[in-house]
Formats: sequence, C-alpha cells, structure tokens
Amino acid sequence: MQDIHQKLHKWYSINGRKELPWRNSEDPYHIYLSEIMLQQTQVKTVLERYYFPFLKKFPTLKSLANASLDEVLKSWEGLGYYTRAKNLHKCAQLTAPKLPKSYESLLALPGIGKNTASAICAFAYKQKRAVMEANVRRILCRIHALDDPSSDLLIEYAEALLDEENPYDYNQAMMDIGSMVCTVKNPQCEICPFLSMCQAHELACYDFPLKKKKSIPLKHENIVVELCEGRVKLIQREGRFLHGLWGFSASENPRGTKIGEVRHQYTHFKLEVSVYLKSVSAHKEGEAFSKDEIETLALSTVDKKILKLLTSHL
DNA sequence: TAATCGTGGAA
DNA sequence: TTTCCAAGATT
Repeated sequence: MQDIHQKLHKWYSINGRKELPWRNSEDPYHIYLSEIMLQQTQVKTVLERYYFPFLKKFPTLKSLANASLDEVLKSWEGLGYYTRAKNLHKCAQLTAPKLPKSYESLLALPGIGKNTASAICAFAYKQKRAVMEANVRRILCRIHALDDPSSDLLIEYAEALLDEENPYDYNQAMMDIGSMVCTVKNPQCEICPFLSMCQAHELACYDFPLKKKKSIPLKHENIVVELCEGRVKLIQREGRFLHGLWGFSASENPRGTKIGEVRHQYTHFKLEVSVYLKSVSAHKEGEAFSKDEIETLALSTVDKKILKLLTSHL
C-alpha cells in the first residue's frame, strides 16, 4: 500500500493539474463552490465561464447569503442543474460567515452529499476522507473488475486505498488519473500507477464499470411568444424543472403565426419546440419585459434559443 | 432502487 | 448528426 501511495504521489507531482484555481485556494467557500459547480460538469466549462465571474460577484459566503436567489441564478445561467444554485444560496444563508468543518455537519446541508462532503473535508480542511466520484469509481471498478457495484462498496474500496498521510494529494491525484489516464476510452495503462494491481488490465478488458444505455423519449411542445407593445411575456418557472428560471410557457392549443422550431437535448428527453408569435393588446397575466430587461433575467438554454429565433424573425 | 435534474465538449 | 457523459444529489 505504501508503494502505491508513493507511485500516486510521484505521478501527481509530475502530472497533476495543480494550477486549477480551487487547488490554490485555502478558502473553504471557494473549494465548496468549485465542488458544486463541478458536479456533472466538465472542468473546462467551470474554469472558463463560471468560477471566476461567480466569485467576483459573490466573493464571500456572506455576500452570497445577502444576494437574492434571482441574482444567484443569473450567475448560474447556462450551467444547468439549477437546484445546485438554489442549495448553494440556501447553504450560504444557513452557514455564513463560514462553513462547518465536520463531515456530518456538511452532509446535513442541502445539496451536499457524501462525495461533496468528503471533498470539502479533504480539500478545505485536510481531513482523512476519500472522495468517490465518477473518476474514482471508474478506477476502482477497473482495478477490481466490477460491473456495477453499490456506492457503499465503492466507498469501502476508496477508504481502503486512501493515503492518510496526504489525503489532499491522494484525492486530487485519483481524480486526475481518472480524467487523464484511466479514461473512458483509450486508457493510458502503461503510465498508470495502478498497472500492476489492475484486474481490467490483466483481463485486457476495460468495460468497467458497465454502462447501461437507455433510450430517451422525444417530447414536443408549442410555445406562443406573446408580444405586447414591443415587450415579451415571460413567466418564472416553478416546480423542480428549471426552477426559478424565466422563460416562455407552453400551450396546448397554439395561436398565432408559426415562426420556426427549436430543438434541445436534455439528459432524459429530447425536446422539439414549435414557436408561434402572437401580438396581444393588454396584459392578462404574467409580466412583459423589454429586451434590456430580459438580459438581466436567468433563462434556460431552450428559452434563449427561442429568444434568438424571435430576434432573428422580428 | 431508479428517475429526475441541464448543458456543452468531444468523438 | 447522434451519442456519450463530466468533481452527484435528491426523491
């Protein structure tokens, strides 16, 4: 075990992505924010478009707590999984000016599960916790030739492998190896520190973990864009899907002129939207916004596509 | 346990 | 163009 820890540490010191900003911060809030943003999201996206602007607007947990949810959502616009932003805001209000330090306290907060709690403990507080996310899961499944292990079993393996002398570098190294060496396609086994103990390599089969493909349904919606004296009617979404974002509401029986179609692929369904345009004289329900006002609202990608179609049509 | 919840990069 | 899927959590 000491040997593998040494190999890991050496690999990380040479190849690790040590320049990532959240790896050069001691601020638990910065590290927490990065963990939330990085959930199911590529490093590149967070790094290039969201991490720095968000911290500029909300430099401290306290400033985030004092902001409105609409402001937070605007900073999250386009990043997806918007409940993350809602929970981030909620956590700031619950914990400002500083995050708790214990695993249990972190786990009890909304939006923080086992992996994120472990990551904050290891990265912000240098505690002996093993992260268990997609990269680590792929490594462990290949080392042990596991098709579809339970989360609990994987956490056991991860904790058994943890380098308690240096939990920070160990965890960062595991994620880097997962994303750079033990990749989904074409893994670079010859430079992998786990080469000698990897069952997948022994079997010359890298289909671990097993990926199950599922077909996703196609949904169709009609959107009627209501124009009112140059202003556009928008509603603020409720419920779980795109909660808190502004957008166009679907209608069963579209009226007006069809101006085009918009397609979008979500994780669990495809969406085709037929877009209609209709002028209305007065406000019935909902609010109407000017183009400049819409710029300040958080819209989903689909609604942005619809807005773009509208702009090109007018 | 299995759905649900977004988006864009990459092949 | 289509498909996969990336630092998961919640219900």
